[in-house]
Amino acid sequence: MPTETFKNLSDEKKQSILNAAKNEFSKVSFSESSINKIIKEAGISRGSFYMYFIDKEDLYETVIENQLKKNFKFLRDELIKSDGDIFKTYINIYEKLLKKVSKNKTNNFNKHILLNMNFKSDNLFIRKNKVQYKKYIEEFISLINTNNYNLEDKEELLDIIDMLTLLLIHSLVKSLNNPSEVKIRYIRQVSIIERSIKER
Amino acid sequence: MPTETFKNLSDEKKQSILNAAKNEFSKVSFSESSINKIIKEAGISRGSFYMYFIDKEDLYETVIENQLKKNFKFLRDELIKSDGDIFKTYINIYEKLLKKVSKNKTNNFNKHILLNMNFKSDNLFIRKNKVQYKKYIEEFISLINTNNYNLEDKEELLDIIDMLTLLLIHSLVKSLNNPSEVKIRYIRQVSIIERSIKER
DNA sequence: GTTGACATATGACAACTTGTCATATATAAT
DNA sequence: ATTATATATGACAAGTTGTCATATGTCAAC
Repeated sequence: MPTETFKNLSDEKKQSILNAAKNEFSKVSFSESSINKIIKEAGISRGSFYMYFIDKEDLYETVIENQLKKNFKFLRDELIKSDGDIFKTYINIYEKLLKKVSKNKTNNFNKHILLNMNFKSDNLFIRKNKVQYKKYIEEFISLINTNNYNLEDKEELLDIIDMLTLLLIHSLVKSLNNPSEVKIRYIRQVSIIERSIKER
Repeated sequence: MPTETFKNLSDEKKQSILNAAKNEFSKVSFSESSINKIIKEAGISRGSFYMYFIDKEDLYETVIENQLKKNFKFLRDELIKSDGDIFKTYINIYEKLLKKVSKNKTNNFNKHILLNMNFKSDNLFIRKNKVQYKKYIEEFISLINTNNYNLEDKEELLDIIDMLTLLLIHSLVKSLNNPSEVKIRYIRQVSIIERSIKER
């Protein structure tokens, strides 16, 4: 988490630093990224950097969190478009994200966060923003149309969202090597989950 | 992939290098690990290292692959013990691996590979050892008792194994922060999958 | 408006890191 | 014995990170 000093910075300066970071993380993997490059682009000194962040990982997490917030909104909007059909939503999201990620730009931020994403960082946002995450998930759940499903309780819905999200990320990463085969498998896996709460 | 030069090395020397690497990767994360420390412990020169491996990642992948092979065998043995019950197997495996991983040793290799594991490396072994992987999976599938299930085809079984494995890793990592809650969720998620092929 | 107290900024620095390459040595082949 | 090829070496350049003494702001109180 960034320091108070960073939070007290002018919005302009904060953005300048986060933009420089985002730009660097879009070009190379986390381990290849360089604080030097970022502070040079942001126009701050080395000492200042360590005034704001504990280390490179701290900055990376901050940048990622911003993106995850956007993704939450994207997911919610898709759910609304699909009239609350959670399974249709996850299929659509996959297609749309795959297009974004597959673009062969040098600056593919989405692709890099996907490839850098590990099972630890996957839960980062949830762990660090528990209150905010609960708000998001509550809203998301309320938008799901559960009429056609036999759900035991709310927890079961949470389990399913958890699984679908995991499958989504997993399949997107695999798709970068193996586009066609993965898609078929993903769709089938989503339907396996759907079936378990539909036919009862 | 290691070079031919590495493969031609005496088993003793190969093991000495791999052991040194495993030791380093057990203590610190991948990005914190140091080739210097490894070559010092293994007693080889810097130049030799680059004779054997492209870079640190290449070595890391080699070490991981060895571990994954062991995990395959562990999984198969558990399946046999559970009389071919795939869902019971994955629950048991979770409990056993969690114990291993939770041990607060400084040298917890399993814990570190789990935390370093990302969605990319997750598929590493499969991508690089396709032939061998297929052999493993064929044997594994043949040991599963499918009597009580309505399976459309073999592909569906592969989908389910894929999902169970993903859930297992995901839950293990989460368990390192949040042991009790995650276990309940994992068990429920496994049973959601089971239900979809049981009740038809 | 001067003083003092505190927050913030700076870049030189030590102590690392990696990958390369000219050189040395070992091994095999003629 | 000579040549050719494979393997080993460590010094090196060019980079990395985190720290710290020092400098520069900021702002309240006298």
